Amino acid sequence: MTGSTPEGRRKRHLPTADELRLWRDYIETAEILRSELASRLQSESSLSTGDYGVLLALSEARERRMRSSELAAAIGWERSRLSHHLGRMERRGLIRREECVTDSRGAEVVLTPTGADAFRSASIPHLRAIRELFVDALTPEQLVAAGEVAATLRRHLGSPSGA
Amino acid sequence: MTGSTPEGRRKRHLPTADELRLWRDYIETAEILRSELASRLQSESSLSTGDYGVLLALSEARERRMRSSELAAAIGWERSRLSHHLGRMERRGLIRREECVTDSRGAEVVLTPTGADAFRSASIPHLRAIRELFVDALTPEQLVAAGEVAATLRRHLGSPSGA
DNA sequence: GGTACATAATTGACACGTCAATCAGTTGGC
DNA sequence: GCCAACTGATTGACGTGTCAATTATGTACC
Repeated sequence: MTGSTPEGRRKRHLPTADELRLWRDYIETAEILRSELASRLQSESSLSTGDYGVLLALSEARERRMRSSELAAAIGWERSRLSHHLGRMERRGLIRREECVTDSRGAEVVLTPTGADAFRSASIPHLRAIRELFVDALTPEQLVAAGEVAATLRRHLGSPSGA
Repeated sequence: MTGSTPEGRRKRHLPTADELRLWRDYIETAEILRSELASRLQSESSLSTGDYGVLLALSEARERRMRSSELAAAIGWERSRLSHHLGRMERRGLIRREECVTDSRGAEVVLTPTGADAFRSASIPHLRAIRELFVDALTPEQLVAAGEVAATLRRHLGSPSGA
């Protein structure tokens, strides 16, 4: 759209104004969506999306308990982040930490009844919100396209990159 | 893709497993990208993306100064968020706050030479990173598709929604 | 001109994230 | 058995974000 020597800048140059606008649209839209979902979840359930992710992983775990590092891997968080977050969740009674029998360095994170209840009542409204704000907003073709874009971007991130 | 009674669930139901996966891909990819860009900017320039946005807006402003609330509107931040952020940036000498002549409630935010330098040297590498991680990763068609997805999602967010 | 209301901006409290440092316990080599 | 290196997890410091309350002006209306 910007035109101007489309071959003159193959790689090695800066994004055009149009490209930059697309980038901003992309990243800001995702951010708005994230924040809208978070705020609905918060007001409906007093849970953050972080809480939700932790509770979801624990709900699906055998005996509703997991080693702390397993949990971190499952939800893709750094250990330190999880540790801080679990501290806050423990204060609110959503989870409990127990010493690990097989490795006394380790900790096991256990879902409490309170936590299980909170997750149960948050779950349906949260999924509905995802459907309403994301899935229902897009045509099936757009959904597929969004998936391909995401997959392509991730593939590109993982590779050594053309730098 | 999941198939199974495509008409049986028009609205009012929960996302399918496939739809949920698409949602997660979408939101997590954006998050990874955001965080990669932020970390590059940080290590190359000691600026956060927040700093960058503020400096960009000020760079483009007449006399490199703006009323605080104008600035907030320009970058789409809440006033309180900006206030906290400006406090941190002022401590680092990137901006300065001056009293406003025409309205003594107001504050004017001024770009310092230090801030201008920081922005100048951050700018090119940052734009290059955007090109490398986002623009160059996608085909032109995918870029357009990403733009349409973003626009559609925002339009949907703005409307009273089908709830 | 004074009271009521709106507006500009800041503040405090607290949740969240990252990084570097720390602590405790395990493991491998000798 | 013992020391070094590794690993699981926590901690502290600090930047970032949100919400509610506050401070200080401006403005309108009587």
